[in-house]
Amino acid sequence: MNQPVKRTGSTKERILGAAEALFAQRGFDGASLRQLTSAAGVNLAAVNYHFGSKEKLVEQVFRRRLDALNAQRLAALAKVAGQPGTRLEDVLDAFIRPALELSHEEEGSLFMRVLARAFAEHDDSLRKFLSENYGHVMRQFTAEFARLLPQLSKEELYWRIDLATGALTHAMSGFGMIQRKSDVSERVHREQTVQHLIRFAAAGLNAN
Amino acid sequence: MNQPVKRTGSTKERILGAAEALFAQRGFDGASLRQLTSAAGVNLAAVNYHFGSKEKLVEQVFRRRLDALNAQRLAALAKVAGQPGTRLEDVLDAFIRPALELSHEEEGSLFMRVLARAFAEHDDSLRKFLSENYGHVMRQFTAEFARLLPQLSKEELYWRIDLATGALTHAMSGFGMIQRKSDVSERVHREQTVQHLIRFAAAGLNAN
DNA sequence: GAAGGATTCAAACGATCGTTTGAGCATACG
DNA sequence: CGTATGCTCAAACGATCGTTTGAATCCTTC
Repeated sequence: MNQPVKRTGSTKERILGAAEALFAQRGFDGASLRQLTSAAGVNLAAVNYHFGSKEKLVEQVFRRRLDALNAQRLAALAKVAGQPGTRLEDVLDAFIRPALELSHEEEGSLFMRVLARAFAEHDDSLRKFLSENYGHVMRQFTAEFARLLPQLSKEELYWRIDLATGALTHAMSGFGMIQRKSDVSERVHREQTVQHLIRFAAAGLNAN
Repeated sequence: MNQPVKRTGSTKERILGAAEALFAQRGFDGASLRQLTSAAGVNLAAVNYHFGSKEKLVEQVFRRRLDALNAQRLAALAKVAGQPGTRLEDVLDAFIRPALELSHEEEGSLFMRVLARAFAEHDDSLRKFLSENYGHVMRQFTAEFARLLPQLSKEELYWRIDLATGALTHAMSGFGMIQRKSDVSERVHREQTVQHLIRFAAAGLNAN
């Protein structure tokens, strides 16, 4: 089922929107520039004019979402970090909720699938781009997890964070067996997802 | 870094081995039949002769590993299912260990990446194939989890199993931040992975 | 050796791909 | 109006793709 692509806005924005939708559905290789430009209602050469290459377009698709997402994550983390009453669940909430809100937004709903594909594809240049531009966010969350879980060795901590983020990526990508029920609103489904994820991840991180 | 591909064995086996390696590295679309047949040392037309099409080749790559993997899973489950002393960790072990052993075998080491890609790609025909041929295994494990976690609603149970399998897929795909240290043997690393996974998943499944 | 079936081979097909190119159009400014 | 800049367009390029084809080779059996 094809996600409808907005045909208003600047050419550049239309391309980014179509790219996001088609990359989510078909992957980076699977979505051709002809499909994408057709969906956006622009000419094929517009991609190279505005973005230089398909590869650069892929990076811009990420940049336009991750800049805002990670800013929100860091802002939420700043509210709870280092506080004496902070619980693990609060830090997890700061990490998970911005992503879930993005994931369930009308226009951002496919982005987490794009992100999941980025991880699954093991594309070295893409991972380098993500690591260089957003790795500092993960390091800040890791430091706060370490503060709240002093009983864990560094190695155990990394293991658990890795598994928790794996579960998070999986949940957000929409690939699992959980689908929103038709009698449940988008907002309620998102809240349920947040709670399930936080409960699962907090227990897993705290396991002894 | 390219995984070396065996050049002995029947043409068919060589193609399957090369396919597994290149699908893991480049994805289903990203790995062309020319790359694959070149790596296997066979002629391009051999794929269509032996498998009919690239799509059918993909299915056979899965079938040759999943038949054995799921048989092992069911055998391990049969040893613990329904027993009065069975713990959650035992069922998780039955689910996880065969996959980890496959994941760390010399020849099967890339298969879990192939499987992770299958999930990430959200390819409907592939998911249908996996669901039709191997869905019964998951249902049997779910029934045993339900027996051991009677306090959970059906919905909560599905949520947690989904998250746990997401974490498992992530760990086995080798995409996360955890790499084997050079002073740790393959066998020890595998055992560590099993233990980390079981501890994390059991705690997450049991969360209250 | 001959026959039949299985397998391999190189060439070719039609299709698709990302990128490039130069002409044409639109807008803003003097 | 002329000029400069930005943007759009269709055609073309070189490359790659999965699939097909018919000839050649290999293997087995009689």
